[in-house]
Amino acid sequence: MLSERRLEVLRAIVQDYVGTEEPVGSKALTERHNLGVSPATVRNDMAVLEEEGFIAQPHTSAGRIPTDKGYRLFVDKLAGVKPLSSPERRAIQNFLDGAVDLDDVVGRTVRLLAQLTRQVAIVQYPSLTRSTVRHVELLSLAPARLMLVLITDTGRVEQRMVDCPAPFGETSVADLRARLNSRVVGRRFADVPKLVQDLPESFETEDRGTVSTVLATLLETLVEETEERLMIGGTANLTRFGHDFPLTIRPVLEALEEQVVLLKLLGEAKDSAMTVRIGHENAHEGLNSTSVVAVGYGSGDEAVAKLGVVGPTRMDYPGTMGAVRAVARYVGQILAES
Amino acid sequence: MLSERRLEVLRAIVQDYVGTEEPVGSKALTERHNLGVSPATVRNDMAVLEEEGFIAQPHTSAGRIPTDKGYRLFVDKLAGVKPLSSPERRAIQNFLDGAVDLDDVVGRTVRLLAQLTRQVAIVQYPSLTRSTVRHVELLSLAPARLMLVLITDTGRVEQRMVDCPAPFGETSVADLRARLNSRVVGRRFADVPKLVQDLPESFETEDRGTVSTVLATLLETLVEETEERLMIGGTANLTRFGHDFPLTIRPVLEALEEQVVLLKLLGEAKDSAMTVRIGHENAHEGLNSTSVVAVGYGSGDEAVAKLGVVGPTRMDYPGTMGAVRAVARYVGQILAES
DNA sequence: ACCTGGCACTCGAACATGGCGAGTGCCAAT
DNA sequence: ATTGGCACTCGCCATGTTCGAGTGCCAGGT
Repeated sequence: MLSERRLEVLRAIVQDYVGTEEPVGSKALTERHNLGVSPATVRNDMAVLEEEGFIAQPHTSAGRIPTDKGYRLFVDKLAGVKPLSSPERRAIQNFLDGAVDLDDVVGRTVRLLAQLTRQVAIVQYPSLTRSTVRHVELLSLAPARLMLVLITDTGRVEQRMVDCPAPFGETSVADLRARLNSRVVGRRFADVPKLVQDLPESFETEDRGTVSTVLATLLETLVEETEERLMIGGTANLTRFGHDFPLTIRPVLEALEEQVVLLKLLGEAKDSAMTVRIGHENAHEGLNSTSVVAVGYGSGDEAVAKLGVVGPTRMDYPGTMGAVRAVARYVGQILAES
Repeated sequence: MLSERRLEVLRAIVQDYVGTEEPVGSKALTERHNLGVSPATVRNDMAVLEEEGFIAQPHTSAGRIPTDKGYRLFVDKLAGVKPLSSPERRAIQNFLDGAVDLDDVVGRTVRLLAQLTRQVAIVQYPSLTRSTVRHVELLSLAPARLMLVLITDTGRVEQRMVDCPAPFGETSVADLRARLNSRVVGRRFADVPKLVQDLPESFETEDRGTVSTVLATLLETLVEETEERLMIGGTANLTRFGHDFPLTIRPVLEALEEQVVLLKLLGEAKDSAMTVRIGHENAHEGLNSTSVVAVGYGSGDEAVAKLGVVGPTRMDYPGTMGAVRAVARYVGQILAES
């Protein structure tokens, strides 16, 4: 096992490298951190750390830089989550409080995260699966044509056209609307299917076809809308990545345009716990030189969606994690209020 | 005035430079295009063109590159719009035909444009100002709390909460809903205000306050939603910009994140005609080394929104303009069908 | 009046050279 | 186990040199 001091050396290397973006040597290390030992000792420790795969040299006789494995150890064992300063917290709250609707909340959140972390921010729209129904509306546009509108507790609105197999009178529409609402308002999307299952039976035979069609559309909406949307921002921060630009930045921009990739990226994170994926731990190879910090957020105690940032593996993990966690909390509060 | 041949030389310079991305000299020019004159003559012509400000040398004794003014002349006088090949046209149609809803149409369009032009694509959502109302719905959520839902002919749905000054019965809700719809369905948003102006008067005194509030919210929605949304894509294509990366790409990425800037950019274009803004012609200085090609598109004969691309001033103007125009047409068709 | 070939000149790109300094690994001493 | 010393490695940078594309100008030809 690695001695206490060796870990301390690794921590120092990570911190210095994150700060300077340059390989760090033994001498510079002893000067900047008072480790209480000489450069030579540090050199020996470095040799061991390198042998174990935690650090590497970009080329012979240069300083060392942490490997993915090194960052992993740093994040798991050596670093905490740095809480934000209270002015920062206040700024977050003020900024998010100004939001007028869901789109605005998500938009502000993404800008906020990008600004705080100076990295690329990704915010997933609150998922419908765990949301609850605020209202279901049914409108008759034509004798055999209805519009179904679904409103969630997170303020999202979905609408679908329904072509009925048979004309469906206004009173029937009102009837169905009332019964639907009485059953599903306040319930979770996941529970809706079994709540409306027996609804067609309570209608006249001639209307059952239409009722079934409406229900089918409703359920379909639930499923389809589980394919989630997201918003990204702060891509300009990618320009701070490195000096070997085009090669690094291109695949990242490409990956960011593939919403599917990003959703998978966020999805991999376990539930609401904060997840850090470092370098090659990311499945998508365009993101092999980036790290992803993600966490769930939600209006209640449970997470309804995820948010996070994508940045270079050489990032300030404690600070980033702090910002991500803080933003997630405040967004949760905002959603709970509305 | 510039002689025919000098214009021909300019055209050749633009074409070569766009192709090779390298300053083009007199010798190379005569080799690649059969201008029928010697390099020396071309040199003289170049000297004139430079004096007039159409071309410039990056440094002494290097080839010439077109200036913004040179591109402007090229676009105005020397280049046409290159029609797409028929396989390309078919591909566009097939790709767009698969769209399921408005978001999908816009999403597909942006990807398509980015792919065709290999540049950054921007597509504005169909504007509400010129849209017509498909349906207005009013729901009673609580005795003094209504929800207003607005559905446009382009498939967009907007919803607002309305807190009433006084309780408002179900029958009144139904009444207002019916009257509202009979007046505004099928009408343009711009015409709505005067169509509903006198509506409160026809209600009982006790309900007038609520009716006015509802109408105010409706009008407010119209105004607010005139602040339009847009979608961008193909940012990865920015990496093909130049070799002097970070400096060029950064301000562009920043500008692209400012939706306001982009909307203004598109908005400047006159109506549905195709507009090309080259380099410094763009007001925003982050975009001083880019050109913007934009055109209006719409479901009918009138433009409801704009779409376009942002790329380096050194771009294939005829090809880009062709792609932009073609995509706009097909999107218009798709919207008209739905 | 215009075009052309020739010529001297300029200047950036590419490559080579060499000194500098940071950093390393190893070793003998404590 | 830690330390100071020392020889060595290697990338970086500044300098120097060559090479070639491109230019401007001029004198001669049509």
